[in-house]
Amino acid sequence: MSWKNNTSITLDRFDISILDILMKDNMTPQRQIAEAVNLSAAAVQRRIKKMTLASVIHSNIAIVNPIMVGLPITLIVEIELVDVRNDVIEEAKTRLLNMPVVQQCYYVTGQADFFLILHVATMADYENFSRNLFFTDPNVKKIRTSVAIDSVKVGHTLAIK
Amino acid sequence: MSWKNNTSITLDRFDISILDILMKDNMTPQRQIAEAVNLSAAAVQRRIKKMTLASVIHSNIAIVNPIMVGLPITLIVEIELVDVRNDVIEEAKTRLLNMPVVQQCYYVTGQADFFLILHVATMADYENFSRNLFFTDPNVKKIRTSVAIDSVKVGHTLAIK
DNA sequence: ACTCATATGAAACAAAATTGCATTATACCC
DNA sequence: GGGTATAATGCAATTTTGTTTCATATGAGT
Repeated sequence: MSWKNNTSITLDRFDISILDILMKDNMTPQRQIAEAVNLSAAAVQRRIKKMTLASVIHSNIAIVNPIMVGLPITLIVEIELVDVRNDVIEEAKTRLLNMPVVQQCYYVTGQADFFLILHVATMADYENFSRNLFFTDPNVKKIRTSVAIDSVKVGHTLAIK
Repeated sequence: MSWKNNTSITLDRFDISILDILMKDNMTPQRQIAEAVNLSAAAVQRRIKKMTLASVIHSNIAIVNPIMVGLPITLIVEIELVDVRNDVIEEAKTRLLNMPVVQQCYYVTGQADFFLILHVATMADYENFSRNLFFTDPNVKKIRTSVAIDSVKVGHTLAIK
């Protein structure tokens, strides 16, 4: 992912109202959105198109319940590296990015270098992952794992403005 | 959120293929999905409906680029509590859940008790948040903050099966 | 006042989702 | 095997939704 600001665009209150709706449910008919924000359906549609082109709207997706698809375990993993030279970091990023169990990956300041959020079927799967991490990368100094007992909130509704 | 397993449902290869597509782009026309998985559009539509009712599909949403809406700072926050009695935890969950800056919140095992992911406009906003946290809750022992330099991956595509 | 650029609503149009219906496949029971 | 119930399917009609067209309105700059 790696959020980028490609385009310049200013959002007015209409745009924000539209986004507020779409961030909760993008299957809402444009006519219904139009009614909610006091615009015509055509205007709503143009604004959505514009925001999509400007990559304000990054994508439109279905959120799947991990428990219902056999991935009941959520893990938060902190990774500390030995060497933090730029090229080494970039290499690590690429590798983590391409691991399917890695749902989210943040490169951060602070004690740790990376934060990961994983979804796995079993603890054995996690063991495979972490073992693989250590084996393939001698640069991994330390990893610290937390098991999520409760995913209290997994939101995608940004509080705009 | 707090993922739940309400219903029992078994997913076959068709369902998983459909999910794989919808997790990437839920605006994909059913006809196109149908073609990709070798079913009729009607069949695809019924399967999607079924999975939605069974809450395999939790929701359908637009993913908004936080940078483009003035929330360029991503933070990872670990919270450690003094008292971890059940009712205290539940209270903390409720409060965190209702904070708009809190995008994700996990109650975890390990050193920390909670992991949060926040999106804020400025560091001042974060200061407000953390100050508010300490003031309103004497049960917060310690918080540790990491600033995301790069959101390497913010995925929602689960690796099913 | 004129022009350019931009945004709008209403309506026509195109495309998509949804439903009804007949058919097929599978499992289970006598 | 014959019968029956259940569930899933494709096709086609229908309905809903998204998209485009067009005429009009607004505002900034000249």
